[in-house]
Amino acid sequence: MRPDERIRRATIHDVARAAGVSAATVSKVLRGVTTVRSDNADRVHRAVVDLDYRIDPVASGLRGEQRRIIGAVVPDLESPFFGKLVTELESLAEGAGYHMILASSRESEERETDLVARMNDWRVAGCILVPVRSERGSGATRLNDLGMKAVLVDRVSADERFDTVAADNFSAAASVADLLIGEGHRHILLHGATQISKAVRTRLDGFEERARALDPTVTLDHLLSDEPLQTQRDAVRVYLEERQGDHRPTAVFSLSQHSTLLVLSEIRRLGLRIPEDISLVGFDDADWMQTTWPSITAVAQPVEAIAACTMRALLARVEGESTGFPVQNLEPCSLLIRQSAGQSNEEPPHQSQRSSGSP
Amino acid sequence: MRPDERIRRATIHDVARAAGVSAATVSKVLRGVTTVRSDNADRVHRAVVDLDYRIDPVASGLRGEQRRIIGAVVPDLESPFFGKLVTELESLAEGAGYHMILASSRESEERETDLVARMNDWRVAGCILVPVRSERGSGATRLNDLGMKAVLVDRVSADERFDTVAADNFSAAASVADLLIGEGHRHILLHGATQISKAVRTRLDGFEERARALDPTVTLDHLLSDEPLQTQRDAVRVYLEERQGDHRPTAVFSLSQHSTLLVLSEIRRLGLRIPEDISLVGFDDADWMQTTWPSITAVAQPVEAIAACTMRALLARVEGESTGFPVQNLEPCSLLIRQSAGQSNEEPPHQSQRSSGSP
DNA sequence: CTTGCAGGATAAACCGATTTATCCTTCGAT
DNA sequence: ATCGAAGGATAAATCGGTTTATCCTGCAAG
Repeated sequence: MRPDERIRRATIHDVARAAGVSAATVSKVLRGVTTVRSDNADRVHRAVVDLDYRIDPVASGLRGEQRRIIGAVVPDLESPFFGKLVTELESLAEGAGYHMILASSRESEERETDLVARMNDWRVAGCILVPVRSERGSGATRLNDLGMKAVLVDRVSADERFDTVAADNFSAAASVADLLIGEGHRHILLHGATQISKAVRTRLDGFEERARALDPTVTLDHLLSDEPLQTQRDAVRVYLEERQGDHRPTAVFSLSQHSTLLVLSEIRRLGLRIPEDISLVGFDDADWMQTTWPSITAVAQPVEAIAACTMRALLARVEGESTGFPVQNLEPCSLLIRQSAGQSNEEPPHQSQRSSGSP
Repeated sequence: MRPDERIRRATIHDVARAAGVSAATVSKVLRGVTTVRSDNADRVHRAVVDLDYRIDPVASGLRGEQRRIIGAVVPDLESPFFGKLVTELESLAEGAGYHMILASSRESEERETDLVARMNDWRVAGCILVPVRSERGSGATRLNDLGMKAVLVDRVSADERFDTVAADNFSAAASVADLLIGEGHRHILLHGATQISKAVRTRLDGFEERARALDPTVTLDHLLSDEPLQTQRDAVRVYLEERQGDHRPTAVFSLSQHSTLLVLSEIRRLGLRIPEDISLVGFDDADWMQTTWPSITAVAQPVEAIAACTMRALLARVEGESTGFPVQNLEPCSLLIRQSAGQSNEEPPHQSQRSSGSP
């Protein structure tokens, strides 16, 4: 605003002059190298305060091979899951003395690859990638080609190049199968919307394997698609409309949060009662699921654990402690039983929302 | 992985050598300076491709006063609103040839101030700040003290130091008043949870002013608090329980998304019917509001417009085109009328969820 | 035939840190 | 008294670009 606001930032040399030492000494003091006489260190600290000196992270990283930056690429920033994940990651990275650069691939694999290259331009010490599709995508390939240190997260299974971290989708889905089969359901719809990612496939497999193990005669229908929202919506409606009475599944397992929302809205549009006419279990929990009526039984993912594990793995690689084969980390999920399936352990159904008169 | 993977990155000098020109010339070509003979430019371009050369953004920005980076600080990354906002902003920044550095203040004003200082360390060309509280917070002050170029977004009103961009909370809230008063409600609860930010206050004012203008006798109760979630929850319950029959408000206007969820869950816990016993309008729309039953009437914020306006304003300042007084930008919201209040224009209520028998 | 100037190219300085190679003390051991 | 080693400090090189000041080469004007 003011014309004379060309604020002259203090440099390390200004500090050196003020403290009566060399720039090299200042640098040492600031990075905690111990071979400095304590009286010199004190003078430096005083000068830093006097001049309001702050290290320029850009210049600081220029010389070394890698910079104290961690890159993170996620498929989107609009879902609470990734939002929470990156918030945690940012916090952990800072705690370890790293800056974090964040970018959204917006569910585009092309953009993902580009962003990985861009992270390499920044000479990040390491990179966290949540692939759009799976560990076999071009983002991970690029990561490998560029010789970057990285951890693959969430939409992945084991990989021979990088450590991976994910929710234990397989077991969690299996426990959903336990629940539904245990409740007597023998015809179940599995629904997956949006990206048919590795995670979604794993959930599918986990459910199917357990369900068939428990009862080989169970009928499992699939409705998976990458199509636009409206197309998927229509597909669900047609599916449900075509199957009346005994031909209709008695339960739905939706494999993602988007999917849960979509299925729920179609069930309602058709006037089916939950859970009397049809039960619903969703993978991935959200605040609203506990508040909507009936509340939705869902699998909650261990976001904090995933974040913590990811950062631990990455730092171990970056700081060179860990050099062995890549490891696959699976974090256990928890199944939150509510009203839409299973015996709810929350308060009893709200009478008035349900029926204003009496039968 | 491989021992010899010390990937020798090509520098601008390598390119210069390969093209048989000087580094200065390469730099010119790459930044589109026109005083270069076209045959030289061609050779440079070819060398760039051959060597897979990429500009190091860090070294590149070192000399100049400001770097091609835009900083953004938001209160959280877990809410879809900010998620969408930063996604848009990132996209726009890239389009203009800037990198974007993103950070979450996690609703802490102290952290916000710290992050602003950190953005300054990076010598960002400009900074976008969504303050935790308002334009009077310490983040904005720090921004000003450091002489940074910035735009304040969302939880702000007019400011004499920076351009501001926000949803037109005042008018939108007024239109909610139009709706509720028009529907005959004369006793309304205004509920605000989480951060009582500038935005929330403005919504409150907008509603009250219009409501009282339409009917001076209207009764408006307030329940605003920064308290922990459970305390707020109890407050709502006690409030509703204490007021039976005629003493109970016939409508609630919740001033934020969190607030809507909280109020909704308490209304349900008490077994009140929506909208028969009590109407509900929320500020800030979410996917689930259109799917839950009954669907929730809500004010939708113009995220894209806000993002576009923000980036336009910031770039104008950064690129020195705009030097006048700070301007306040207000983007209009839209009111989505659903089942929880007003005459829904969506499909009729679902019979079966409502009542399984007949009266 | 000189002078002047414009168009282009470039060597060298610069940005602000880190790191290296060197140098100076001081102190203990021989 | 001499030498070596250790402890500290620093000048200078370095990182990879951008910018500046200089320089060269023609060509048109005087």
